[in-house]
Amino acid sequence: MAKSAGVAIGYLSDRTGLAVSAIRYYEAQGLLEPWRNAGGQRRFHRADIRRLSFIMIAQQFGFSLPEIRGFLKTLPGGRTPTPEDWSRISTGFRQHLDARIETLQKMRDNLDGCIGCGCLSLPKCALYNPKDLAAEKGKGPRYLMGDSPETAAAPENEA
Amino acid sequence: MAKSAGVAIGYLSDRTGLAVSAIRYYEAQGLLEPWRNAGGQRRFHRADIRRLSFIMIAQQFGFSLPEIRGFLKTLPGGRTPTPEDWSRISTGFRQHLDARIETLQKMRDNLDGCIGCGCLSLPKCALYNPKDLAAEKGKGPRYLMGDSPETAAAPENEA
DNA sequence: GTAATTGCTAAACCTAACTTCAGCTCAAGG
DNA sequence: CCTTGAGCTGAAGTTAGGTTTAGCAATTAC
Repeated sequence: MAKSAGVAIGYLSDRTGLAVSAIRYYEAQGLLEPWRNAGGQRRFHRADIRRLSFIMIAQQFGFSLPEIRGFLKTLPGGRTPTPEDWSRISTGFRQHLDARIETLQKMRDNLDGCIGCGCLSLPKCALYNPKDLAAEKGKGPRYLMGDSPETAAAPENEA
Repeated sequence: MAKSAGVAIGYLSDRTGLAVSAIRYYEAQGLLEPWRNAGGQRRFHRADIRRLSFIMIAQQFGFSLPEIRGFLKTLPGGRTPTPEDWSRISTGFRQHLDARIETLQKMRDNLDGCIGCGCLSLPKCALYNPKDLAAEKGKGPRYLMGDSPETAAAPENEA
């Protein structure tokens, strides 16, 4: 069972709708591990279509590429997700999703209490309580309230 | 009622928790319009604390700075939001929030149908239908499925 | 056998929302 | 008057998730 010919990157691109550059980028991020043919071109398993599909779907659920790499690493032998793997992982997705929905609902409740108020007083307003709100991850001021450069992992020390 | 002395940027920073650099950045983005004192330093209205609070809260709701600039421009005379302004605008926030919650709930329903399936077939899987899902705006591949550079507003034409 | 396609790499560019830096000037306190 | 702290500007750096470009090499199609 020698590694069969494998498929080229353009084929995966056609099958998934992803740009060739994106697939190469995912490889650079450790999400895929193609081998090379004699001429140095990447060759992929057909099953990597499923792997890429998994990546795309996980992205829709708000996971970052490092997180997705984490999921893929939990698969024995670095295999592509099987339906059983999917069942296990998607249960985790569901929890993630539930948490986000709950956060937004809490936000909505707070907002309802504040529509008639309009005090916009940061020390008092329930709308301005990042611990609950969690904002949109990855955006906004990085050191916003209680997440100062001091408190966060030492700036120059760990690079 | 000559413009009173006004407050310095560091004062706003202390009162809002925002970095001085962030406040300057907001000015550059047209969200604030301080004047200058004789020495060329920025002077702000005290009410700009409310304005900045508004900005911070709107960010929590997922609005971009250009969008927030839009909200602030709807205020007569470029004034800082009053409780009445807030009531009007926050009603819009609420709709935005409702829509996001609905999207996520739809996603959860789809996921429930897919946990036992695991086909991960992009052409068939309900989990992979960006029209419904709307992903997380601003992230992910820009030209992902049905949003190609061709189809999207002409790239170089409208800047 | 040759042309057209596809693939390769490294580096630069992109957006959003900021931060950091260098090199000054201004303002306030004693 | 002198020092210290706060403010100033413009440019470059940061992160995530890619795209674009340039200049070549390999593959495929005819």
